[in-house]
Parts: sequence; structure tokens; C-alpha cells
Amino acid sequence: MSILPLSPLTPMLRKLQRWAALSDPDRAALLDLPHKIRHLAPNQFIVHEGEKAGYSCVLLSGFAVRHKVAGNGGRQILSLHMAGDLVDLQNSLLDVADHNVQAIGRVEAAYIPVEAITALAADHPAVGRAMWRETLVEGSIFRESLLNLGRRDARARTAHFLCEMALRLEAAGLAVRERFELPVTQEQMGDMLGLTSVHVNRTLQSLGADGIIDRRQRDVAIHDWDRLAKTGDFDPAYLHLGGAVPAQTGAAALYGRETVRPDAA
Amino acid sequence: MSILPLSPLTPMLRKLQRWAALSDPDRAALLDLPHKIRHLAPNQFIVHEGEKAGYSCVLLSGFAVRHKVAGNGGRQILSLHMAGDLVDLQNSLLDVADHNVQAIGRVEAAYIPVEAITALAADHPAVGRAMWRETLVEGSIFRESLLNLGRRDARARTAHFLCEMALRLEAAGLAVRERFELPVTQEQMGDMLGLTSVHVNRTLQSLGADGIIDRRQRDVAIHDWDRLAKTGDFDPAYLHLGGAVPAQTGAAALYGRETVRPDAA
DNA sequence: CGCCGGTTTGAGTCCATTCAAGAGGAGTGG
DNA sequence: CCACTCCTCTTGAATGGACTCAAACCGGCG
Repeated sequence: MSILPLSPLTPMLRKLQRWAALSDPDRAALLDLPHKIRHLAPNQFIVHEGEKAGYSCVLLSGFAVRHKVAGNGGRQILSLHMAGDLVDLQNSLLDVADHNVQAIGRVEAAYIPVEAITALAADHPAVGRAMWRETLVEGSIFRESLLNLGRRDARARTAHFLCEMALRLEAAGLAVRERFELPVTQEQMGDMLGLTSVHVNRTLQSLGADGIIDRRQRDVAIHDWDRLAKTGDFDPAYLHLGGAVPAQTGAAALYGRETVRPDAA
Repeated sequence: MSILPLSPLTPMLRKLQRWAALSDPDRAALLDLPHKIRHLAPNQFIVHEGEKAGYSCVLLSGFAVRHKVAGNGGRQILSLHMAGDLVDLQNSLLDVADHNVQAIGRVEAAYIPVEAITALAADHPAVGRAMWRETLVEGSIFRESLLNLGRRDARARTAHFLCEMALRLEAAGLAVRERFELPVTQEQMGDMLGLTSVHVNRTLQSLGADGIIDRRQRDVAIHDWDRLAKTGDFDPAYLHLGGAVPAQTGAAALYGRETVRPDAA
């Protein structure tokens, strides 16, 4: 990286560079984006479902979740976001927001006018490509979550979540894979995993009892990554992080097999 | 619509026009896309997870699903596609496919080189915008599925699925909302809804017994749309179809409320 | 006619939930 | 510095929704 002006938007630059190589002018333009920085209190909403937002929001520090609420009162957290994440592009580009975005804990965020972003994407194709890929990878993560919710039991879901968390935090430079702090309560974890907080608690305990992880409050240490990945049926391919991921576990091999309804006429 | 050359790609044009207004040159260029038409047998794979595809595939007739398989053998169908749908853009644009695409029943499809599509998007910004919004809406549907799988019981999930099916088939001009043919087996429905085929069967029967729907084989008639939407907690907003959707049910009102963890400090 | 994939039905089991209560920690105000 | 409160985590017991296993039925098709 060459020398660039100091900007609060660096975390976003860092993230987008994962998806496409950016030239110096690209990077300068990105960091030059007009923006207003705001501090958000815990649980504060960034976007409300049903509203139209004229800005787009980049997380600079802290965490936020997207979620929807069902008629029965149940809440489903769709994704968890960390520093560098562009949190509501879809909500801005579509007519109305189809889900909420809410801060978890204290959050520092930069608000950027949507037009500035679309203009940037148009003027700097490489940046546009990076943002495009960003949303595609996000879609890939949604799809894996669908598999997680639909076809894995509580233990596997929880293990899978821990693996994903570890890798994403590591990729964002916020922690190392083997040890990190969960940014969410067990209740929130339940809302992500489609479980109750009670059952999340029991499941975490069970993973601990088996010596796979170690927990002290929200500090998590992963003692046996391979076993965690295996019980979580975790194959990092869907994160599209490139080769920089650990050895494949047994589950990974299964993904490739051709034996699923193998009846091509 | 003005007169345009007859092309097998018309279903795709029809769909993309939902998302952005296209000029005559835009439309002509779209229909002029180089392509090769192929007929696929039931259950034939269009894309395999882990592979790199150099083409992108548009459905002209029939149905296809995207799915992933878990290590325990369970399969999760991520989405169901119909005529006009661009079925594997993400798979083509990312490094490797993160999920499978498979025909359901006989399918007619057009294969288009990815470069032709990206070139079209670059030369005709309106087309690019339409494709961009298409993937955003697709993301919105994924998010609603997440809510469905994570936070609704079998009965609500099934009802929700039927509502979505009805509206999407109608929007594609393939059926009317009140009566259509399910393009999938109950086993496949189970794989979409995270249920077993046995339970799907019982749930459909229960909806029938309550007089909400009427079934004869795979033919479904919806007798009481409002009640179906209510039991499915169905609010069509996430489909982003515009105003052309039916009266809101009770559930819709709940979505907007502000009572969810209403603690902004 | 007989096969085959899909649908239907029943009985028993289990995973996750619900309900309820107690313990632990962090922050606040007296 | 302690008392108080709120939130989160933890634990137990009972319930229930969806699953498993298994068999029978049905309709289309070769």
C-alpha cells in the first residue's frame, strides 16, 4: 500500500480491496467520499424496515445486525456486521428497506449519500466491481445461513457460527481465529441461529464440556479448530476469502461428492 | 411495447423490465445476446458447487432450483426459479460456484457467455441497473427465507411458501394467484422449507382441512387468500413487485411496529 | 399387468421449547 | 463503598412440534 491521506473510511477501503485490486486514484476517490460521522448508542436503529434511506452507512467501529421480525414476535437476525462493512446498500438502492439495521453495543458509523456511492462506482469501475462482488459474497453468506438454519441441528449451527465469526473477525483484522470476544449476547445468538437463548447456552456448554472451545463470559478460545469445523460442518469456501483458510475437514470432502439424487437422465 | 424481433430470450426481457425502464436499443441489444439453447432432462445439473462456469444460464421454460448439501446428507433448496430467471450470475462472477443449480422436470434454457452479459451491462447502463436490482431483490427473497426458516413453524412456513409461489408465478405470467400447479414434489418442498416430506404432507392436509386451500395432486387452489396470508405471516413487500399486490393482512401491520427492543438510549 | 416415484397414514422418539426460578456481573446512585 | 437494579447467564422439569421408521396406497407409464 502506498501512502494515502488519513481517513476514517480506511476500514471500508481495507474491506473492498479484498474483492478487487484498486489503483491509487481509486483509493483516493474512495477515501474522499463525502461523509458525516455519527456515534450510535447500543440498540439504536440505523435503518427501519419500510423506510426509504437516502444515505448509506459504513461501520467504523463496533457491530451491527440486520434483522426482520415475524408476526408471532420472533426475530431473525440475518447478518452481523463489523468495521468496514457497508451496511445498507440494498436498502438504499431498492424502493423501501425490507429489513432493519440496528447497532449492537456502541457503534461509530459514517453516513454517505447514496448518489456519491453510485457516482464513485460509475467513475471508478474497479470500485464498482469491488462493491458488486461484496454484495455477491454477502449473498453467498445468506445462502450458507439458509443451509445452516434449514438442515443442521443446534450443535452444528452453533459450531458453524463460531467458525464463521472467527474467520470473519480475523479477515477484518479484529482478532485471531483461535481467540476472540463474541460481540453478541446468547439471546442475540439465538436470534441468529433460530434457537432460544436457553438452548444456545446449553449448546455452548456442551461444546465446552467436549473440550472443543473454552469460554469465560464472552471470551471464546477455540482449542480444537478441526473438531469445531467438523461438528459445524464448516467449509469456508462460501466466504470467498481465497486460499487463506485452514485445512479442510472431513465435511468439506462431502460437499463435492456427486451422490446427491444422482439421476441425470 | 414496440415491435421487437422474435427471440427466445423474451422471458428474460420481460423480467428485467420489471426492475428498470428499458429503451428500444436496450431491448434490442438484450435480445441480441449470443446464446445457445439447450434442453435439460429432469434432475440434470446446470451448475455444480465448486466449479467455475464461463456461461450464464437463462430459463426459457420449466423450473430449476439452487441448493446446497450439508455434511449430514440434508439438502437445502435455496430458491426456485422459473422462466425468465437468470439462474447463475453469482456463480459466474465469483471465483467458484458456492451452490448447485439443478433442473426440476424438463427445462429449456439459454446459455450466454458471461462476458457478453457484462459487456451488455457496461454498454447499456439501464440493463446493468436492471440486473443489479434483480440480484438485490433476489437477496431480499433470501432474507425473507431466513426469517421463514428461523422463526416460523411448519404451518406458517408452508402457507408463506404458497403465497410467494402464487405471486411469483402470477408476476411471471405463468398462472393466476388463486390457482396454480406446484412445480415441485412434497419432498422438494420439504427441502425448501427445512422440513421432511412427511411433515409437509401433514401440513398441507391441515391447510386443506381448514378450507384455506384445495388440493388435487399438485394442483392448488387458494380459497381464502387473506387467511392463507395471515397464517403464513405473509407480507409481499419483500418481493418488491410494486403496488400490484393484494390487501395487507393483519401480519403486515405488525411489521411496522416499533416495539422490538425499543431501547435506544 | 406390474413397476416406480410420489403421497398418505400411524406409532414412537427426540430435539428444542416453554416456563420458571436463581445466580452472576456491571453500572448507578445514595 | 455499599445497596440496588437491570441484564445476562445458568439450571431444572415438563411439554410439544417435527422427525424417524415403516407400511400401504395411488396414479402414470412402459
